[in-house]
Amino acid sequence: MARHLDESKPVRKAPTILDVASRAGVSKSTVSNVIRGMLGVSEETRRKVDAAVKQLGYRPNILARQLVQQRTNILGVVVGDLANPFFAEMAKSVERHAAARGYTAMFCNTEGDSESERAGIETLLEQRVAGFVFLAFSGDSRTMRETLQHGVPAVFLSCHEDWGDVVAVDDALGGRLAMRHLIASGHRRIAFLSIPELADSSDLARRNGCVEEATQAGVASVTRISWSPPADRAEIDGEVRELREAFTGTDRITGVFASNDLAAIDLIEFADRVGIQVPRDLSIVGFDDVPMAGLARIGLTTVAQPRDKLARLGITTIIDRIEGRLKGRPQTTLVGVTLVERVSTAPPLGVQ
Amino acid sequence: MARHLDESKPVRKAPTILDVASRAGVSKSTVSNVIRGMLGVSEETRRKVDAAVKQLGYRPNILARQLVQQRTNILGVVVGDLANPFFAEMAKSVERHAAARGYTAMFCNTEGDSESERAGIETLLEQRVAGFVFLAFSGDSRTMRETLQHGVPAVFLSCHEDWGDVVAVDDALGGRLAMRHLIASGHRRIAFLSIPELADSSDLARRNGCVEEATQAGVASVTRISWSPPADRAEIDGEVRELREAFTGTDRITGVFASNDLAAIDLIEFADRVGIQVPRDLSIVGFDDVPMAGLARIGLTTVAQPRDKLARLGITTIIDRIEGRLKGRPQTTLVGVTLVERVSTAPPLGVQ
DNA sequence: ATGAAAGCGCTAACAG
DNA sequence: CTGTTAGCGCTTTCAT
Repeated sequence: MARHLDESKPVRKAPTILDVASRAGVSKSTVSNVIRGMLGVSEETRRKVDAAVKQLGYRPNILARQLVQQRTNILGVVVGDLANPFFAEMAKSVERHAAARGYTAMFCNTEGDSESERAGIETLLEQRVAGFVFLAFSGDSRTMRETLQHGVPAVFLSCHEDWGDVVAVDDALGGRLAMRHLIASGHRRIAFLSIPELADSSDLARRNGCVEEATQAGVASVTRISWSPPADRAEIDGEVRELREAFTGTDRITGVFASNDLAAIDLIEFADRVGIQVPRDLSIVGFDDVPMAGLARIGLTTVAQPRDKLARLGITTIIDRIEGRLKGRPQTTLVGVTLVERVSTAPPLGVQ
Repeated sequence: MARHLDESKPVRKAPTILDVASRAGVSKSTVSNVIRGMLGVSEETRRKVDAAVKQLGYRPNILARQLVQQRTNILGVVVGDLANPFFAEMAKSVERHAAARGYTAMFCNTEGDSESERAGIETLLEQRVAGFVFLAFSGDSRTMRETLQHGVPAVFLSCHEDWGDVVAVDDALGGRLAMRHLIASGHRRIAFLSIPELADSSDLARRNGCVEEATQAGVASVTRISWSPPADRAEIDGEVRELREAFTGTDRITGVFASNDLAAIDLIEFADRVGIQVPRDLSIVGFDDVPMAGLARIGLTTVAQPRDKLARLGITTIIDRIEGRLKGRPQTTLVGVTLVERVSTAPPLGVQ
């Protein structure tokens, strides 16, 4: 059996457990036992096997292992937008905690599009991921419930769905804190700002929290702004108008709680562009506390999420679920938030 | 054979190709042929199989397929720091382009630590990734060369190594552009700033480019600053001193070219903190053009990398290599850069 | 046009 | 303590 000459690179196939076995002069089960650290292997055999492994540069084929074990140690991580620093940080933490516990993360970026989300999940399912970590979920129940409830556990990290475990911050509390801060500073005409493309269940909870707080404080209503940066117009209380108008004239809005930092920073940009001074004319509070918010030139007051803690708890939850330590109905874990005061908020003009 | 009662969830195993075959009344080979879209299957058989697939919710087990085919369609993506917006954007683009071409991305974040890089690569190798995409490489040749040259192709995206294909911007050109801009604005005492923890081969090329340009323009020397934000001290031309000193007094540095935007923005922060005005007292040029650089309040002049183009070319390269369309010695693809002028640069004081 | 059979590399009983 | 033996779910010749 002559080697073909055109085999320019003698791509010698990766050694298998059998190669190791014959080289060490033992059976493949023994090699397997050594590799998996099973006890009950004589010291000498172990040494021989280890040597053979090293010499051959043997690396177990996880695919084969997973095929026979009928389960992988891959986590499917579904993220809305990696370019959003909040998600990027979360993704990073998730990957680190997963790796620390022996799991590998496979990411799928959905760009907020429910069709590519579906495609991504389909792929992950074909790879037989052991579980899902959702850092965003479009809520397209049609395909999702159907496919996912069909076996693979899921944890919703910093988002909410009723058909899987949830680990998230107390969004409503965050909304209350933001609103409380604005009201305590003297603001009365306040708006809740969200970006429709990014809106999800968390936005709703944040808004509810801030509306509740407003009501308790005797602030009659919270204007609702839905804006797609960097447009000049936005939907204000259901009506499309110039965004600028909302912040000028009598009855102008003096304080805004944005559903996330990116929206808040976009609003700061907008304000700078049209000559509205922050915080003199307009106070802005964000949510997430992305690194950018802490830059001196931004100085965004915001509600901070404990990102690493969320990631850690989320990974623990999904792994406990996968490995059977956690059974029964979906479980919700809420963690606290804190308000970080910076320089994007101040009392409104005329109030001391 | 009675079902055990404690099987709370009747986790019916995922249907296999055999289930589909028997339901459709054909052999499993036929099912396989239909699934893979092989021609030479009668229309009727195809319909029967499709129906069975749908009814059972069958999903091919990629693991089994990959085991028998001896290759996966997984790309191992090694990224330095997902929290760096430049890498986050690149990771996102890479994932998208890979998915579009039928490959799945598996990420591993190294935090710049060569040990966790090694561990991550080991894991990816065990998963039998078809190829590697490096968005950063520590250069720890010891383990790397050894393991990687042993079979799996690699592309270095926006970084450089001689043992794999390279797709990157022309870093030296970028350095020249930055320097040319500074010199054209009237600066003569100029520094190159880098952050040692993040430094890599690209930094060197950028520095070389800027030094060359300086030389050609008759600027004798470029001060070298190595700084770990937010420290007050830094290594200035090899000597540890107060960073502030470099920018004050006579002979002060009036222009800085930072090896990347994060470093540049950190320097802006520092300048703001110690009362150095940008660009009046100090002009700053970055590299990357991360989204943050475009914020009105930052307005960083910077060298823009065509991120999506890089990702696209990188994925094409690695897939061509994997699928055998690209053979032979490592290939280098350089793409151009452009200078984006914003407001962090201006003529030095006293020069019009 | 379809089916039968032989593995891919590994784990997991079960014997010896 | 070590070896033998079945598969895991799929692709891929090779017959039919």
